[in-house]
Amino acid sequence: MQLGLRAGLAEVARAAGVSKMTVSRVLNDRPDVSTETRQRVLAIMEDLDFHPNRYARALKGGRSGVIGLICPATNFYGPTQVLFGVEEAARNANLAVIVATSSSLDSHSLQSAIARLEESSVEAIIIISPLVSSGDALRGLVSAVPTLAIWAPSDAGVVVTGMDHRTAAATATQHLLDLGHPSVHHISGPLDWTGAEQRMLGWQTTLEAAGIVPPPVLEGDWSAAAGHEAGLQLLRDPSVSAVFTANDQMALGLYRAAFELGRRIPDDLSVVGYDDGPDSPHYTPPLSTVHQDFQMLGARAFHRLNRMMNGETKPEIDPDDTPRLIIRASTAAYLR
Amino acid sequence: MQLGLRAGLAEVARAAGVSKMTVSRVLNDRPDVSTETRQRVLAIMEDLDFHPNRYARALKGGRSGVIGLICPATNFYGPTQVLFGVEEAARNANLAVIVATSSSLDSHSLQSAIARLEESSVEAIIIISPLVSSGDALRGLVSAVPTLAIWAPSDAGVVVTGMDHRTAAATATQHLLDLGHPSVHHISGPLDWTGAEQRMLGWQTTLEAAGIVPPPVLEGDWSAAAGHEAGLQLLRDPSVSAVFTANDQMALGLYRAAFELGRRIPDDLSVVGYDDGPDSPHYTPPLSTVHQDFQMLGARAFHRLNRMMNGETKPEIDPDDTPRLIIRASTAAYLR
DNA sequence: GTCTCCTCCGTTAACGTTCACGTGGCCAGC
DNA sequence: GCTGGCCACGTGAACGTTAACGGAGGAGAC
Repeated sequence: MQLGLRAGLAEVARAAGVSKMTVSRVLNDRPDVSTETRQRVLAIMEDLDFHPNRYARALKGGRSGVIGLICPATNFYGPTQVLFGVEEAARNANLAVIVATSSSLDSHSLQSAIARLEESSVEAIIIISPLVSSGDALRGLVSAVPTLAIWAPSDAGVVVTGMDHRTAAATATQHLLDLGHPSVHHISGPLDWTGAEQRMLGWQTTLEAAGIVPPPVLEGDWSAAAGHEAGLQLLRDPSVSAVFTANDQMALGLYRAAFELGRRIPDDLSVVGYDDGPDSPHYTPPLSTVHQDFQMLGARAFHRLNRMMNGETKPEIDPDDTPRLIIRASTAAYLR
Repeated sequence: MQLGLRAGLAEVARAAGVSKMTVSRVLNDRPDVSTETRQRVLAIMEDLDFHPNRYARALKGGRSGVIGLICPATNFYGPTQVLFGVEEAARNANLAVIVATSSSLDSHSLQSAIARLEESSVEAIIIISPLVSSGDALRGLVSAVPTLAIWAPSDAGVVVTGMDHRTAAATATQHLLDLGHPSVHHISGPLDWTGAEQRMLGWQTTLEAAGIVPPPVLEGDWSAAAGHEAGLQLLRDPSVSAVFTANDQMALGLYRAAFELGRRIPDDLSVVGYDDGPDSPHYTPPLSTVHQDFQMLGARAFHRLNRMMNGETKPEIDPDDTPRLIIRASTAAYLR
């Protein structure tokens, strides 16, 4: 393997006895090269371990081979898994990924992240943007390249990809109703998050469809601490028998509240979480939860972006994936 | 904000009535420009919102303004937090970060990740490489640019940065001994991980220093499942009263085993974890654990890399940071 | 024969930046 | 007054790639 000094178009051209232009044509799969010449050039490229220089290409105004990913710097499980999914898919398409984290998701920092990425001549941008409020920021966004937002509100003006949390939340709620529980309480995520809002709506409509008046929602911040606090408040009411939490960590906090108040899970209290994070099978008891495949979401987002980059202005909307319910030991039939 | 077509060196030069070369000199802080000219050029650059083109620079063989980060695609909490720390520090230094994930960390995939990054003309590479075995791969590594490995074994031949897990583990173990426990058991991470090895050694030497023969180590894989399994095995022995686990998730699994076997924490069993992940304060009971600041580690790694990039061949070794013990409710005095 | 068209390929000039060198102008020293 | 040196700046070429254009050669139609 060569150190630093790699072969360029010129070396290949010399070795093949053709001009640089012909090599370039072979490289870009242009039609007007004879099969024979093409084969010869390809063989030499292989031989010299030739790889086109991204920067020369970008400079010339062509494709830079780099895409940008804007990712909120949280310690949540989801966004980073999406990142890995995007990276892997991009790698398979021979594209590099520049990551720009942004601590907040307001219009200003979003726009500055985009500006940073455009300075790096990215060909396209994926924004992981789970907040409802960032919809405004996204709508006003000025970007010279195709842009796609994951989890953004669907009216955000950029192409959006996400998951059908609403249906999944409905399934989870229905599961608890099917076990005989007279009602299901909900500890939501911050309702400023699109995912939280959708889950809440799925829960709400399911209860209403069953003729049950939805009890007040307790809004958490995704943290186990919030789940704990909400749990302490909720479980003071002895009639509460089933809780659907908008993520696993809040379910974990709820577990703790239940323990402190002497409520056994699932005997006295059924719990369904959301995410199916790596720990949830090992909670005490193992948590029934809704499985999300974040990496696949990232991969799907990339493929959609890729279609946009290749000029499909109106990519067919692929239907959002529906996360599926996984039933473990934290839910049981209502026995009172 | 302009779309796409940004001002180049030439526009600035024209507006300032100087040559491109002079602008370039201003840009790179070269000495041979008069103060007056420099001011004028700087003002115009500001005016035109000029930003140098990374790719033209890279093409010319200068600095590309991009560094690479190789990150194992795990769902562990640490590596991604390190990523965020690196990105933030790099952003402040006006550098972009290309991420290359690699599912395995053997010599081949590591070398191919490096090759990918070098194709993108990165100026330097940070490898998040927590495996002892990747030491061999790192030693044999061929890289044209400065390379730094985080968590790699210290003899890995590349500059390494890490944390003093050994001391931290010793502190954690000593804490349990100070509470009167006759011995401390250890559920380690995979001993192929440098961090796991160091924690194990810290635990071991502390016990030995106290005149206690270290009991056999139970080796886990960081998962809550492994902690659960190890816990079931360990807690069959009624004399086990204190366990130090190499991360929080295995402690969570141990909690579950304790629950299933009717051992109360901390009354019958004291537990200390490691990492202080976001959930550990909300376990039942809250987990005593060792806090690691992964983002700071990432930032520190970047600064060290930055010094290497600026030609300091022998950066002064900054001492590894020592993670600190946080005492919560999962540890209590020995009462038998 | 020659006119046209097509296929395959080369030449030239850019993209934005920096490097190596060159060139005036000014001042000091003899 | 001449040399030498330093300062401030300009000139030309190059990095690796591609777009636009042009040209050689052959095939086919009349």
